[in-house]
Amino acid sequence: MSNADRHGLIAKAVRDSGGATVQELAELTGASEMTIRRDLDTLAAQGVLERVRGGARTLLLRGEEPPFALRAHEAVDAKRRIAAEISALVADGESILLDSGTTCLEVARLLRERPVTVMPLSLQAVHLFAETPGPATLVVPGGQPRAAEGALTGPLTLASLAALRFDTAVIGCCGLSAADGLTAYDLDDAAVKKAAIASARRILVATDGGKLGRTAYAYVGPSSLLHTLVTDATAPADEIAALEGAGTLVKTV
Amino acid sequence: MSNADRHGLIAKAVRDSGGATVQELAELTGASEMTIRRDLDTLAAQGVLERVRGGARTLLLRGEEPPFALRAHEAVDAKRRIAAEISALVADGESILLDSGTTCLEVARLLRERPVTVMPLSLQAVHLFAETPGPATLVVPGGQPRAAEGALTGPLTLASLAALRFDTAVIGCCGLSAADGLTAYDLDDAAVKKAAIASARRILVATDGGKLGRTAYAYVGPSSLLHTLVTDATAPADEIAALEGAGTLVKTV
DNA sequence: CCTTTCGAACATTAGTAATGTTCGTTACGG
DNA sequence: CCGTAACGAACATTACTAATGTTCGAAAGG
Repeated sequence: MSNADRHGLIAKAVRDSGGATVQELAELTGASEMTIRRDLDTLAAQGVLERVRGGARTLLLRGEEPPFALRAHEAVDAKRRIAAEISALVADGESILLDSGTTCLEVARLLRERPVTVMPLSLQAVHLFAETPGPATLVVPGGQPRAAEGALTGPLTLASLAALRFDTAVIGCCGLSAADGLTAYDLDDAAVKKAAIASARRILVATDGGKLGRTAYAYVGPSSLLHTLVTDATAPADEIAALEGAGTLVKTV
Repeated sequence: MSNADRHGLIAKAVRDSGGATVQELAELTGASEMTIRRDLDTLAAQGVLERVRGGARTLLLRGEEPPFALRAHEAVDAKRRIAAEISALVADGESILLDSGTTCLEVARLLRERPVTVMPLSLQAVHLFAETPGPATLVVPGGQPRAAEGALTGPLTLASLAALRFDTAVIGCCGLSAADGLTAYDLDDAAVKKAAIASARRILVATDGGKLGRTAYAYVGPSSLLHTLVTDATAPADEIAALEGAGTLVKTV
């Protein structure tokens, strides 16, 4: 069992039952108590759970966004396929604005090998491009990194977006429905997404099916702004139909 | 012998004699020819040297800036001491603009542990802050990363600088003398440094003694703009005296 | 056309990270 | 104030990964 697998198990167990003791988790995972303690420290540092004497407790009593460290390992296959489709929709030479989020990070991995100009809105993606120099040209937006993901937000980000125009924006989302439009968990994020959409000629949305029909609390804009949505087979059919009715081209991979 | 040591040896041998064969380098380092070939590929990718059949050739026939990958391992001790002194000159709570360069990267390492707001002008430093969350607040400037170091340049960087004001700017340099002022190897870099100096109330310069009295080709500004210079004992005494005469406080560590 | 160099593929080694164990210290409950 | 359980530092051990060396067929140069 890999390190990440065990972390996932622990996080799930703690979230499902609201809390767990070190002993229980050691039994569940087959690891020693010491290892569990170290894992709990790591997860607590990532904001996944709260450490208490004898075990750990969930932090997610409110309907919050799950921590990035966890989301990154969920539905990786679907994200890869979605990212591949997005990459296929992009032509060589385009200038591309890349939103934050785990799905967009997969898109970044693919775009590294393409002769395109990319401005990523998360530090994680910036690192990706900076570490492995490829044919792609990197432009870094200003801003203040938010949370573990390094999503860039704030006036500097908005100013960077206002100063540039892109052929294509690849947007991720926390919630999307025909009725409530595109929504995000965070007000600052929503402002950035709004500006991103305004700075690009063509808007692609990349999101797994679980986000469709859901509504987060910060409103970004109506679904009619979105030209193409790439999602996976878990997306509810009625929601897809509604979005297509509103003028968005939907691709399921 | 560590990997980096061997790379240093190879780079030095190639630079000193203008070129070397794989056999010579294998003999010099005690490693196998295959390892040398792999090293040469790596160094060529970093722009340290040029690969030719049978060996490698130096690229530095003109008076260019040595590659970042090499500079990072030179005079590390002096850079650490200079960085420590710079850190001591900074008070908790300040907002700090941090230039690109290897010396400033050492300053970044120390500032991570301090409750300050930092905007680094290189991606390497941005990574440093993003990876290890500490008490420091990170602000990312926009821009296009230049070369291996990730020095941010261009209109987005200048716009980010124009939008903000800092308590202190920590500037690195390629050349500094009382007669020719502060100079850089690259025009874009020089423009960024100029804007950085204009955006801060107090200007600290961190540079090893080897840069004093030297002049690179892109002019940034006169030495009178600089409030404090921190350098090491290898700095020529006459140059220090001249800079002090022009109004700069010089600290030797 | 021959020689030398190159680099892919695998074997081997060195180095590093993860895990487990022990044991003294610390925090909570009575 | 004491006892018990939990904690975490320090070390031993294991597992993994990266680095290096070897071999050999292919490719480049003269």
